Amino acid sequence: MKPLTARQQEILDCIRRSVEKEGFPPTIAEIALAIGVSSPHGVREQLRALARKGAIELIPSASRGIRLLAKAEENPGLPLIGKVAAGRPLMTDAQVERHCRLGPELFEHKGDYLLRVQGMSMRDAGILDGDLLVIQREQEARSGQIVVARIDDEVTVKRLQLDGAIAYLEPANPEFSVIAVDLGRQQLCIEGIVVGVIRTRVD
Amino acid sequence: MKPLTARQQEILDCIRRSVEKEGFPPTIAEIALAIGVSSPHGVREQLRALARKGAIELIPSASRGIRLLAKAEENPGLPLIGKVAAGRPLMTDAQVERHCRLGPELFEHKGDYLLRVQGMSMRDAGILDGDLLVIQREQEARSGQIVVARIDDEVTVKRLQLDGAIAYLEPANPEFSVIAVDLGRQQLCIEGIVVGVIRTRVD
DNA sequence: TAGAGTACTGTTTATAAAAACAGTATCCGT
DNA sequence: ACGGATACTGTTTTTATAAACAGTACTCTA
Repeated sequence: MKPLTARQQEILDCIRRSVEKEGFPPTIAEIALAIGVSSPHGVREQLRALARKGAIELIPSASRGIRLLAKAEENPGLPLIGKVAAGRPLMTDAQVERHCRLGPELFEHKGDYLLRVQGMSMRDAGILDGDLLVIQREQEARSGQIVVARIDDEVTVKRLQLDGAIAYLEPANPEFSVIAVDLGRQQLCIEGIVVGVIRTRVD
Repeated sequence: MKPLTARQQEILDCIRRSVEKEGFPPTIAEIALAIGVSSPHGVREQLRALARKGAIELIPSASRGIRLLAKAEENPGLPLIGKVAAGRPLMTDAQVERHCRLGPELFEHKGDYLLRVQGMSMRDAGILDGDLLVIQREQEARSGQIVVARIDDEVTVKRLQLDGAIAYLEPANPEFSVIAVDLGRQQLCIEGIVVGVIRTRVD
C-alpha cells in the first residue's frame, strides 16, 4: 500500500476509532468535526485518496459507506525464535520465525517469547529436542530455575544453581556436563526464565 | 438477557452479517429487504424490542445507528479437562475446567481438547505430572502413538503398541508396568491421540 | 513551469434513511 | 376477555448524509 500522509493517517485513525467505539463508521461530516475541518468536501477528497491507496473502500450512495480494508492488525502473539545465531542478541527481527497466539491465561507466569530447544540436554526435566520454551525476559534468576543464559555469545538453556560467586548451569541429562561460571571473571548474562514448555509434535 | 423470538434472532443475525461483511450495520430498510418485510416500521419495532432486551443499542437520529452489544462470542479455544471422572465420557460440560485459546498454527496436528496429566507414568516421554496434553479426537491409533485410552471406565495416557489381537499400553517410566489388553475379550476404547504437550509451570 | 496530488472553505442539491402516523392481526398470560 | 407484546402493511414527514459545484492555496515531481 502506498504511504499515507499525516492527514490521511489521522482520518484513518478517526474512522477506526469510530468503528471500534460506536460500532459503525463515521459520516463525512463527523470526520470533519473530529479532525477540525469545517467543510465536508475536503474530507471527501481525502477519503477518495485513501480509497485510491487501498486503505478503505467507499460504497457510493450509502450512508457511512466506508469500509476499512487493512483492519487494525490483531495481537500477533509471541515471537518464536527458531535458531539462536551466535553473537547476536535474541529477539532481532531476523531470528523471529513467526508469531504464535497463546492464551496468556494458560501459563502461570507471563511469557515474552518462545524459543525452540536444540538438543537433549534438559531431557530429564521433560524438555526435549524441538520443544518450544515459553520465556519470560528477566535479567536475574533464582537458584533452581531453568534459565536462558548467554556465556561468551553462546546461548544455552540450563538449570541455574548459585553458590556464592560461582554459578552452575546444570543440564538435566547425565550425558552432559555442568558448566561452572566464575562470576568474578566471566560474565553470565541471563536472558530469561523458562515459564512453560510446548511440544508441537509427539512421536 | 431475555430470550429472543425467532424473528428477532433473524434480524440480529442479519445485522451481524452486515457488520461482518460490509463493515457497518444495515439501515432499517435494508433489514426489511433482507428478511422479506415490505415496511420499515415493522422492523423498527423489532429493533426497539431488541434494544429493550439488551441485544443492541439504538443511536437516535443516526443512520445505521445500531450498535451490537452482545457481540458474536469469539472463539473460546479448546476445552481443558482437568480431572477425568471415572465412568463418565470425556468432554461433558462438568469436566471442562475452562477454555484456552491456542494458535492452531502452532501444532502439527489439530487438537480438539486439552487434558491435564496426573502422575509420572509418561515421564521419559517428556510428559510430567500436571502437563496439559493436546488431544486430537480419534477412534483409532497406530502403533507407537501416545494415546488417551479407556479400559473399564479408567482413562489413561500411554504409548500404544499393537501386536495382533493384543494391544499393549506402555508407560514411559520403568516404575510403571505395561497394560496388555486382549482385544477379543476386553474392550479398548481410544479417546484420542496426543498431538502436543503444554507445561504451564516449570520448577 | 506545468500538472498532479494534497488540503482545504463554503454552498447547494439530491437522496438516503430515521421517525412518526394510522392502521390490522395474532398470540400469551392473567 | 382484556392488556400487552409481537408482528406486521402502507404512507408521510423530517432530517441526516452523500455528492456536486465553485473556488483557493500549497507542495511536490517531471
